[in-house]
Amino acid sequence: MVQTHQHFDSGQVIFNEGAGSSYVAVIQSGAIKRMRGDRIVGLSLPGDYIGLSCLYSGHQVDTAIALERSRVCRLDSKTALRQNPHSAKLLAKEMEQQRWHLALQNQPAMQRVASWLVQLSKHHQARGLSATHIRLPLNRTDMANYLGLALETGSRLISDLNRRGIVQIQARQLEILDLAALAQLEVEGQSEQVSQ
Amino acid sequence: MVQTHQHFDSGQVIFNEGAGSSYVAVIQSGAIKRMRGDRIVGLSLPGDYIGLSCLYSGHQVDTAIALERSRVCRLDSKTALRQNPHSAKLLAKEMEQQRWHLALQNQPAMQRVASWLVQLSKHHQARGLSATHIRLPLNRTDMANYLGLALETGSRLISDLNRRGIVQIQARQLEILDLAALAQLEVEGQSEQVSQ
DNA sequence: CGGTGAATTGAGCGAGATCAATGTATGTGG
DNA sequence: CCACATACATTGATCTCGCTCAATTCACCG
Repeated sequence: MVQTHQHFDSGQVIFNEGAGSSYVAVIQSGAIKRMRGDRIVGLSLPGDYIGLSCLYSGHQVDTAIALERSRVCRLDSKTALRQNPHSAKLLAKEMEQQRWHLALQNQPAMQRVASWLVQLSKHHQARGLSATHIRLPLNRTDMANYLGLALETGSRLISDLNRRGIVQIQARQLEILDLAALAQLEVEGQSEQVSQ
Repeated sequence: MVQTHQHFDSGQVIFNEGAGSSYVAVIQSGAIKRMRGDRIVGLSLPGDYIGLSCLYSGHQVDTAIALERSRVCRLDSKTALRQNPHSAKLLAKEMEQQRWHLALQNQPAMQRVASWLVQLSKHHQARGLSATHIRLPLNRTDMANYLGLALETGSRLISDLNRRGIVQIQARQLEILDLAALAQLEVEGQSEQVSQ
């Protein structure tokens, strides 16, 4: 299977929603957001595949945009990939992500933030990186968009976690200090309890 | 390919989330809700397929429950189905539904209701049934669950549409009087404007 | 009839959105 | 080196939509 490497600068479009041409790729570095209309529906990090939808629907169902300078490895032979038994696994993983994202949408704001941070931590760990020191791939506007919140709400909750000593955050640089507390918030989700 | 017909009574579980055994079927009559945890994540009507997830992930990702007495046609040969080029189309349709459902979750309540009714209407029409006279497959509790609303909110909005003469509804029996207005609400979504 | 479950309707509250101001970090040119 | 511009982030104040709690009302059945 032919493989070609490509670079994309921050903000560059990799492919557009509805594009007929097949474009499947693995991300090697950087970060990519997947948009549907003006909504961010997915976040793809190194190791993730993008463009899988063209394997079953013949076109892209979202627009992929680089969030920072990114390197991807494009897989040119669509048929070879489709016949690969591994592709079912990739599809399953993508759908699992979609369901997770859907499930987020009707949870309280704090749970969404906590869930996302926990998931980011797991993704880092799975790739052999630090589970606690993470550079957020999204700015506040995109983060809020992704989580379905107002950007101010997202910012406030991040600040709140900071104040409580659960994370240490400065702009995009995150350090998780108390992963257990974060995991707790993921299911209990109480926001800033003003203890009297 | 072996095909067997089966009946399920209202409330009966067709298969469970996580079930390893392959169960793919076409719905011939009735209506089926697909649940993930206590959340309704999909609604399947005659002509729709259920259980497709086992084709790519090897197990069911949701629980299917009959909403009324339903007849399904089970497709026994997983491999035959997977090799069928048609299966990619089915998958694409299912994912399209999922994306639609996700997009709903961060729209105002009225838009969700309007979108759902329009979609129901289209589904009926596509099957050669009346686009205006529809028996809702869900009760208020399930409808609200599906749309991510409190049941009272759903009920109020339905009543509101009634009052405005856009639909005529009595419990589960719906008649769409002004589809254009409904389609308008789907994008503009203004609720009960108290004109002073 | 009364009984049971579903649907409607009302009143009040609160999480989160919106509007608006301020703070902070990177520039860029004089 | 400092004024200025730009983009991003934080914080505060207020408002609103939709949730919760609660009371009827309705429909169907024994």
